[in-house]
Amino acid sequence: MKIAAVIVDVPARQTDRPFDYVIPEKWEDVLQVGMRVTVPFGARLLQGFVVNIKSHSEVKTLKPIEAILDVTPVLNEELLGLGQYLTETTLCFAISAYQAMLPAAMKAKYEKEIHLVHEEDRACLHETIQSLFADRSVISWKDVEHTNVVPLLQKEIQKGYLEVVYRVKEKAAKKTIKYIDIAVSKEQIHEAIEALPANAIKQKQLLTLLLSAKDGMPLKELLEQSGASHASVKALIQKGILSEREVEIYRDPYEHREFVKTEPLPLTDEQKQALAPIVESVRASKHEVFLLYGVTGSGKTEIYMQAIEEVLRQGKEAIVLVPEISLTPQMVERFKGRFGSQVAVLHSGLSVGEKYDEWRKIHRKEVKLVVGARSAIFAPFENLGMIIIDEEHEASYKQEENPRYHARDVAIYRARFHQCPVVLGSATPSLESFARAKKGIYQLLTLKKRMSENGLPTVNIVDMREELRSGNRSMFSRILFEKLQDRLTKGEQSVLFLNRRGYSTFVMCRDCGHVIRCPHCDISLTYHRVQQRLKCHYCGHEEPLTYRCPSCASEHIRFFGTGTQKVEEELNKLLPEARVIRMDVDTTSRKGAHERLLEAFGEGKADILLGTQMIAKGLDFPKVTLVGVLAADTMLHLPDFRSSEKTFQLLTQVSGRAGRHKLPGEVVIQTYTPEHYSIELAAKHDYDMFYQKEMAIRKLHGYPPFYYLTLITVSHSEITKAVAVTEKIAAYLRAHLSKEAIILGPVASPIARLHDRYRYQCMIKYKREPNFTRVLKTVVDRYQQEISQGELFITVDTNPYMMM
DNA sequence: AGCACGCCGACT
DNA sequence: GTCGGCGTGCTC
Repeated sequence: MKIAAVIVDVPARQTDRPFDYVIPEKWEDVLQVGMRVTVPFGARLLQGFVVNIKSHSEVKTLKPIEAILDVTPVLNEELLGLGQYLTETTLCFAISAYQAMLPAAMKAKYEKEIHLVHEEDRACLHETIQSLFADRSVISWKDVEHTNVVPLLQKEIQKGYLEVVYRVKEKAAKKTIKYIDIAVSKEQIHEAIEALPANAIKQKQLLTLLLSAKDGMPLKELLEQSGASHASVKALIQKGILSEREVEIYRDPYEHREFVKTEPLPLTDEQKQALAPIVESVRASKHEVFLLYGVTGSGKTEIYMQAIEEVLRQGKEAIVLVPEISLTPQMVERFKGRFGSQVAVLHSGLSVGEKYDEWRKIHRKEVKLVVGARSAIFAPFENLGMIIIDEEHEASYKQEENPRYHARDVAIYRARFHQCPVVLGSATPSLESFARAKKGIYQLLTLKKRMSENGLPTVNIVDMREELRSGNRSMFSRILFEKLQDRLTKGEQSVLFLNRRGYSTFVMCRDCGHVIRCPHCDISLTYHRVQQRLKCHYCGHEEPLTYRCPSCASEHIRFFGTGTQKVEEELNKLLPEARVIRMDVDTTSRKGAHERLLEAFGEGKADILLGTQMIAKGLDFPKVTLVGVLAADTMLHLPDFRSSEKTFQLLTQVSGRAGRHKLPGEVVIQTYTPEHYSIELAAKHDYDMFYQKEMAIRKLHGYPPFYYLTLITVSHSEITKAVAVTEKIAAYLRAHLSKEAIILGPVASPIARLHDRYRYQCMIKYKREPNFTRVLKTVVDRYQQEISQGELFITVDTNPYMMM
């Protein structure tokens, strides 16, 4: 007897281990490790992953596997091992790790139904139940769950008239189209055409058309070309002359796009020098990590593409990760243009079904290259030749939900397994990566020159305090405004960057100083002018704008701070002739909106592109010669040890948008702290000096890359409970970790209340803790009961990027 | 997670 | 004496 060890789809501590099932004899030769199955679990039916096949089990009574969901394993040995690695390093459940590695479409949906067992018992049912089953023999549990018929149903179930049926369904089906074939021989078709009545013109046309097609035609095409209706086709099928079949197809998100084929560009000497060691490493199947440190516009993408060519020549596959936000058509176009149909694209703009199809192309080895956001790192290639992570420093490579993995760590794990290189590219490498390069753990490759002859744009820093002192109360400094006007007359484009959406940052009463806050979170509400509403950007709470102070009833309610909506309005007032495109979460939430807006800007349909974070990178428009940063210090004062680094990176990235082509670029940075080193050094394009300064500060305060960090956040609806638990956790850690570990806290989280829950945190700084995950697991386990009751939440983030 | 089982209070 | 409330513990 063969037994399968299965990880079931219940993300809970108690079920986070394999459960054994008997493999029915008929499947003994079919079932493999890494396949999905459905298994009975308690009273229910669940999806699960087979992680082991063995011949003996410790458990006496085993249930059999109910169904096999895959023809070939969806997780190979490598990915199963990677899942285990994720479980151990991020402290997540095995099931969460496996699900994160597969497209969402493969996650099961569960349905509970009540079936009428025998039609002849219908009359025996209680009246109310009979009316429920009036015109059917199955009802969905969901429809009755919260009604008062539940006890009645339970009685009928006990009597055996009704039964509960659990069903496991796929989230997204494979897409199919109808295909029409000729079911008989050619001679018979000619006979049939003769035999058709004279008025059956359409049917005759259909048959003639199909005769010219080699093996059938898609129904849709057939109808379009013949002008016939579906009814004519049906009639012919009825007669047995034609036959219909379902053919599986891929949804193609880029169906209607033409990609211009491109050829490798000649490289500069600098590029050649950077490419050579990567190519060498690919050829030698050697695992190495390269840090490609190249200023914005230095031609990193061309190096990636030529390195990929070498990978493909070796018959291997490659993964290219790009930050979600820069997965604009521009990037896709470059890769599709060079590598054509060998590319699969994976990003959040695709539907669940589209992502599933792209994944299947990879799984079936129909593509050789994946360009995608974070989760594309799990692409099921079996012969990886290289992994590229563009904009390596980007925070979006860290997943902020379980499993809280960093794509860079996963990349290195996979590359080590496949003995292939990893290329990390950035104009502003993360301190962690640059430090490793300096230590020689990564190999540093440098590109100092820009491709265009202009060099880097000139940067002006404007002290907004000075502006205010000299009487300018506008959100635009005089110099920025002049330059905007100048571009407008020259017909050149500008990009304005503001790290804040909405209209204003907070709403305050001028009389009593009361600030309107979210009733569920410890955050002030943001005013959205268009909807005339106040919104919480953290929990989504919305309320209508009040004209009276809720505290003192004064009417002197005023808006403070500046958001993108307000800037747009101000631009319309000051530069009415300028055409402005605003890009933020509010204008890009609809599918495809992001692409449409950028396309419009690229076609010159606007003069100014105004936006948040999302316009900071990847954009490459030749006519952009001015970049304005309206408030450079908004990020600087966030409670995050990376705030200087993030500011430096953002300013450098944004500045990089200007003058990438023939026309020289200019940048204006507005700030209230012009003397801050991250702003000063970004203006000078001096990464190396920034690195030195920031490293000194990190060392002084014991932050990465000098220490590892883990953040534990505890939340509870009662503040005392949240504090008490955090305190106990901190005490336990102090007792069980080594003397070198520094445990900070408990302290209130920077967002002290979110969704009506108080949040406390405890930060651990450590260098070498061999028992680290074990200790963390034990401490979280202690609160298992309270967590499962739903009141207490504990999140553990190893290597956090969000301190809030 | 979700379901069964089990132990107490309010009702026919 | 029964129904049904929710707390506890298990699921191969």
